[in-house]
Parts: sequence; C-alpha cells; structure tokens
Amino acid sequence: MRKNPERRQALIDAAIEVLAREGARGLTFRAVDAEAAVPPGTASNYFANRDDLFTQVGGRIYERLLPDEATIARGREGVQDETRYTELMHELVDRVSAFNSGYLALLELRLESTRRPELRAVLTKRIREDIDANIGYHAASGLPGDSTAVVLLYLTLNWLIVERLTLPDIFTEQEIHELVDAAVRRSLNA
Amino acid sequence: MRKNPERRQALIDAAIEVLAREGARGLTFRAVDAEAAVPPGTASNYFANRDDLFTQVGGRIYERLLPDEATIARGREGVQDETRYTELMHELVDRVSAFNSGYLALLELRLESTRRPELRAVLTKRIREDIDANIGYHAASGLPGDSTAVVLLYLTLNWLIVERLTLPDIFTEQEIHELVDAAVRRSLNA
DNA sequence: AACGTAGTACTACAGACGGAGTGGTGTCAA
DNA sequence: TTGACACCACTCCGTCTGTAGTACTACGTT
Repeated sequence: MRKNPERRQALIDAAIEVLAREGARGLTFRAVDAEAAVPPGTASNYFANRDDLFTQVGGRIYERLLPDEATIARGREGVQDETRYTELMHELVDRVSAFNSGYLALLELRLESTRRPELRAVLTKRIREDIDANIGYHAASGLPGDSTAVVLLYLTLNWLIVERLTLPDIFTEQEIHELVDAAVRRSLNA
Repeated sequence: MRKNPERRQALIDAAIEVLAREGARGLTFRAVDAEAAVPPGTASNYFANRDDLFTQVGGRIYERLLPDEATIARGREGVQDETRYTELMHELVDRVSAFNSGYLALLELRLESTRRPELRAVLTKRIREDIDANIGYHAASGLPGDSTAVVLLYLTLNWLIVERLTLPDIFTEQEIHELVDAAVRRSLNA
C-alpha cells in the first residue's frame, strides 16, 4: 500500500470520473490507471482491492461536492433574508449540477452501496453529517422553517438535480429555475 | 427476433431483477437467461443486442412501478379530502419501495441512459407522461395546489424513496412517515 | 565521494472469467 | 414439408485481479 498522498488523491479523482462515465462495474484498477494517466498497475498499489477503492472514493466524493470553506463562510454571513437564501440555493443546485461527474458518481456509489456494506457505512456517515450541518446552518440563520422544512428542501433539490442530469429533456432550464424558487419559498413559508 | 410474448415478458422481468441486483454492467444475456431459468442463448434470440435489451426494459419498467388499473380507478374516485390524499401518497411510497428491485432498476436505467440515447428517449417519454398524468389527476380531484405543487411533491417523494432504498439508516421508518405527511401537507397548503 | 537501503514507480505476466455472437439440432404445428 | 421456435455447444475475444519482480530515486551512512 503506497503512501504518496497527491498521487492517491489524483487516483481517487480519476476514479470519480470513471464512475460517472462507465458506471460502477466499469470502475476497475485498469480504468483508473488510464484515466489518471499513470502506468497500469499503479492503482493496484494504492488500493488493496476493489472494495477498498469504492470505500476510499466514497470517503472523498462528498468533499468534492461540498463548497469550499470560503464559500461556506461567505454563505453563513450573508444569509439574512429570503432573497439571499434563494440565491444560495440556486448556487448550490448549479454548482452540484456543474460538477456533473461528481454527482453521477455519487449516485453510482449509492447503488453500489446496496451491495457493499463498508461503502454503505461510509456514505451513511457522510450524508448524515451533511444533513445535520444543513439543519444547523439554517437554524443559526434565524430564517423561518424547522428541521423538517430543511430536510424536505434537501429531498426536493436532490431529485431535481437527478432529473436535470439523467433526463435533461424532462424539465427545461427555465422550469428548473422556477422549481427551485418555488421549493425555497415553500420551505420558508411553512 | 422471436415472438412469444409471455416468454419475452418473463425475460424482461428477469432483466429487471438482474439490473437491481448486479447493476447496469451486470445486465447481460447470460445473466437474464439464468435469472429467468431458461436455457442459455434464449435472451439472445429475443433481443437484437444489449442496447435493445435496455430499451425494452426501459419501456416496461414503468408499467410495473405504476399501480394497476383498478387501484388507479379506486384512487381517482376516492380523492376528495386531504386525509384520503395523504393515505394515497403513503400507499404510493410504500408500494414503490416494496417493489424494491423495480425502483433500483429504474435508477440504474437512468444512469445508463446518460450513455444510451435510445434508452434516454424511451425513459423521457414515459416519465413525462407519468408526471403529466399526475398533474391531471390532481387537477381533476379539485384539491388545492397547482401543477408546481404536484411536481414538487413528485420530486420530494422520489428522493425520499432513494434514501430509503439506498441508505436505509439515514432516516428511520418513523421519520419517513412524518416526512411524507409533511410533504403532502405542504403541497396542499401552498 | 562511494555505497547501501528503503520506498516507490513501473512492467510483465499468469490465471481466470465472462460476454457476444453463431451455427446447428430437435420438435411441433400448420 | 416447411417454418418458427426452443435449446445447446462452442469459439473468439477482451478484460480483470493479483502478484512477482525490476528499475529508479532519495537519502543517510561511512
């Protein structure tokens, strides 16, 4: 098991791209090597087996989907009114949709987690933490809406992103924009 | 291309189970033959190639997820008040969650459709029809809530099912029940 | 400055698996 | 007799995992 952290991270990021493009079964050592443009056999040195590969990707994927620290800080300061909150949600949906492969990879991991207990444990922990963090931020902002409202908004926006990424012809960009607006409004006026 | 419709249907239903269990890359002629307990080579006679197999499954999966005609008729008659509507939504979520493999298979198909234009076209058509039908039913029921409210409810319940099926430890059954209640209430009181 | 050692990058390969596709045989009914 | 179909056997091919082993590099020791 090799140690070089940059290389490991590069391999995991490559694995995310492979996951999104080829699906869970397509995530193989060879494919990761090729995507990361390293000699064949390298991934095999960094991950004990495919299970380990999935688990490590599951541990990292969420960090890549979340906004960076600066954005979070900026967001936390600025959320005082509904307009700003709505803007932030649009930003969220756009950012996640823009990191196309990241979100698709997460979906692949979710499906794969029905077959891999270790992966399921990692994902459950990460996502639980994210939901709790969102509830916390919202509570701190002082805006109306209890934790149920936050969770419902989380659910709605997630599937909206799924629709946008997997079947983009179901809703137009215009409709998606309006749906985000409506969802946020509903969440705050409950 | 063989014609026997019962056999074809049995093969497609077997394919749904394989999809849910093994993922999209695991959906092969061999696997379908084995799942349907027919001699190897049979699926290969019924589907021109893997693309065709995916497309035909995509055409059928939605029929299996939707309630049968009788239930729809019963539902359409009975939806006069919020209580009954809420009951129906619980039924919906439970029925879809119960046909576990069907829903997981649909998710696999969605992800696969990013790679297969024909499949994407079939799924887009089916799902568009379903959403429109839901909007129509709701409008006919006379209950409050416009089409946006129906779509938002659709989005929310979909991801709730995803959470329940892929990472069952995120929300307890109790929480899921309450979230369905809250989502329906919010949808009708907008 | 020469040498040794550890850690890592890279290569090569064995062994195995599984899939697509094809051709052929038997059977039954019109 | 002819045609549609179920069933079966077999081949070719690509790719995967896991491992063994070599090459390179950096660094510490003498």
